[in-house]
Amino acid sequence: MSKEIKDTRDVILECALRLFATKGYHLTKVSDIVRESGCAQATFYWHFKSKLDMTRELFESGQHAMVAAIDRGYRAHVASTEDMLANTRAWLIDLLTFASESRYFMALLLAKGYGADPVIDTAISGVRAALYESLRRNIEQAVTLGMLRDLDKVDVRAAFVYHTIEGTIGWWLFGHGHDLAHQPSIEVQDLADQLARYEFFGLTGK
Amino acid sequence: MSKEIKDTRDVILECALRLFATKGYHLTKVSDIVRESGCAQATFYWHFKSKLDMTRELFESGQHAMVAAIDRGYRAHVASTEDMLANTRAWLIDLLTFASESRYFMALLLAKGYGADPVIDTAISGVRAALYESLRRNIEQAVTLGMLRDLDKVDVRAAFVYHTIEGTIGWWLFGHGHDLAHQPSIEVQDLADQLARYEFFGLTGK
Amino acid sequence: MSKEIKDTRDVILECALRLFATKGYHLTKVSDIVRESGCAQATFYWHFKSKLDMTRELFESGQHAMVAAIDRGYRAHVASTEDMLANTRAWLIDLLTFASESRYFMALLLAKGYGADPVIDTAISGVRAALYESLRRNIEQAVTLGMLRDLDKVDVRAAFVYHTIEGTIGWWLFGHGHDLAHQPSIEVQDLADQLARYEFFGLTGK
Amino acid sequence: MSKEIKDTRDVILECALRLFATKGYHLTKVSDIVRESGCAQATFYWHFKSKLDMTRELFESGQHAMVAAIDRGYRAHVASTEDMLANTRAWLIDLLTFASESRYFMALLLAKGYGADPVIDTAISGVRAALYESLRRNIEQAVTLGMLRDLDKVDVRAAFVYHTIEGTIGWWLFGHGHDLAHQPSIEVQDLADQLARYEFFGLTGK
DNA sequence: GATGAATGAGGTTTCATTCAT
DNA sequence: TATGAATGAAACCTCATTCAT
Repeated sequence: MSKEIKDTRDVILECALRLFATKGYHLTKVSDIVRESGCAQATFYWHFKSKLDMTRELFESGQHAMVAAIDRGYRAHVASTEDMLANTRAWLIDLLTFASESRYFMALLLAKGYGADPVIDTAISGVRAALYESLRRNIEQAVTLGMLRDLDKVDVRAAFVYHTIEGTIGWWLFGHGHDLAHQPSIEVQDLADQLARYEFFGLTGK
Repeated sequence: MSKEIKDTRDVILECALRLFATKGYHLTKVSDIVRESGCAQATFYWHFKSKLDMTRELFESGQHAMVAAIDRGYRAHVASTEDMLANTRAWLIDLLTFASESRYFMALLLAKGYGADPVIDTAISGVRAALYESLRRNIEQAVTLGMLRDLDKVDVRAAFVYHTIEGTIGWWLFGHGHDLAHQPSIEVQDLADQLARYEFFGLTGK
Repeated sequence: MSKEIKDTRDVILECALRLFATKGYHLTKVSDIVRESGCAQATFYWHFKSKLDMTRELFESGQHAMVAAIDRGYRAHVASTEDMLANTRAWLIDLLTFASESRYFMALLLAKGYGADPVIDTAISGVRAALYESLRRNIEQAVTLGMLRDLDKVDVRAAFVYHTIEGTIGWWLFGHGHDLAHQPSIEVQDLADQLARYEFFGLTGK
Repeated sequence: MSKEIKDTRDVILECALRLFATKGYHLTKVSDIVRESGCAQATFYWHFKSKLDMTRELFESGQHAMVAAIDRGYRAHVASTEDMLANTRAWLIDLLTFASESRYFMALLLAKGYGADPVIDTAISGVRAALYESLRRNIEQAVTLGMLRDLDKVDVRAAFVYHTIEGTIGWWLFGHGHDLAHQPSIEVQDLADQLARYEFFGLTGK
């Protein structure tokens, strides 16, 4: 029942996220946000210290959710290449599911967020770093277990994988052109499957 | 010696590109640009209709150069997997070379440009589409020649490859965090080599 | 006592009208208006969309008042030349009274307004057209009643009368030279009387 | 033969007059004038000290021509009411002919000029005063000759006549609404005839 | 005579933010 | 909690004018 009545603060955050994702930080004015929220401009400043501060808060909650999704999918046990593939696939399903359920946040993270402000840029880099680290550890472990060669190239390889995944998520959700109205045309399972295969075997892979 | 004297127009474009790449479109004021350029604000408006118009011009010339680099590296003859790998490697070398010589433009293209203005967003999407198309045609041809399976998955695969390359270039040039001051630590040839291998054989590849 | 406190919006409109009447639209800067109004420049833009928009509003309210004055004085019954003269005289008294009580608006309407902007020009033409039409109908009626000859020359005659009246009002209020400081030296009744006589009998008239 | 080659100076004056008459002083930028004239902006300032100065010059030459037209039509001998009417008619024919041959100047004088600048306003008032004076002297003479009554009302009567004529010329040339594209629909002789009759006998006149 | 380029001063408008209630 | 009204700072842009050739 408390769910029914949204307090102004949440409405503002919601509208701001949507507008940022649609038009970007700088093209979204505080006046736009309050117009959408149906409250007065002064009310915005009663709830938040500043536009930047509210944006920071927006990112923080998104970041928590995303890091949770990344960690949730992570499974430690690996004994064979098949295991690796299955693990990665499961992990990707969690990540893709989260992404498709957080379109606005992903839009910010993947495209519209950068250039808003040094503070925001740092926040975005933080989220991305978390994703990258997760992948790097995974690969490192596989190398340690003797399932992948070349210990010294782990960073580069992790970068490859990371950008394949990140970029593909953006494309999957928004198409080329970062169009918020775009609708994904591939199922989560299918995409996770193909991505995992590409990660391990490339274009020529089985 | 005539090379020494740069005309104001070019100086403005240069400064603007650098500032945009550093701070982003919205945080770069016309007053910043002219201060750097050493001319009066009115002079800016003698040379360009508006800030947006100048930015459009900036993108157009960058786009021309980049598309030229993409096309230059493209080689048609393919007879074996080895050929494919060699071709891709050569193509990547051209692309990476261009990218490292056009750091500011790449920064705009890969991160700082989005959200500037719908007009600019469209321009960026255009450049990216050119890169994607080039890759897609390449893969399509390989499939036609029987060197890759799965004609129906070409789009998805092209997206994988495209984002691997684009994202990796950004990481190579600017590190995680899109830091303009970052210096690439891998040689062009080496990176091209590894990228090509990853593209065709994935993490497990030879 | 509540009359004492004028809200900012009205103060701005009042100052703007006065300044426009004094210096004209283009030589009156928004900064002049707010200086006189005693508020900040941004306050102006909180109350009005733009300088032009505010001017439009100014004209609209003036127009309403003036049209009301024109209609108020209009009386239908006419049975003799004496009636016509009396009617016209009464109508002129209302009009002249309004004009002398709306000096600033009249200044704009008769001289300072034109050339401000196509939009404003159209508004002015509208007010003038209302005055002209009122006169034309009057004359037309008189012709119909057989009190004036020449049905086909009504437009020209109405134009004569219209410009006699309009021009004379300007001269009466501001002298030759459109001087805002000028003070009318003829009583309303007297002027109305002479004007009406001139209208019907010309210079030679009794 | 010298007529064929217009020197830049005259071209500028011509274009300026046309533009002023069309858009008004303030909405006509120096850049507009030189664009129409086909010369560079600096050329304008080689020929004229300033925009205002050029405008002053424009008015001066127009003023000379107009005053000449006013004086030309003036005839002294008056012996009867018929003479007065004939004289006035002849004078009006000269004036209307001049006006129709100087549309742009008339547009400035009658509507678009006011509010340009105090200096210009004064110039316009000067031209108008010349016209008014001419009329006043005429009436005064008629009164002296016993052809019109009421010596003490000469000023008011002159004002009536003056505004009838001035306003009607504007209406004849440009219609209501000061439209430069408007075409007069009455012949000079016809209008002069009706105007003179109205002046002396009013609406009821023969 | 003429001009491409440049500019100082200032214009309108925007916008994040605060004040008073 | 909430808001109508107000505002300082600064943004983009304009325009009459001048400089150097």
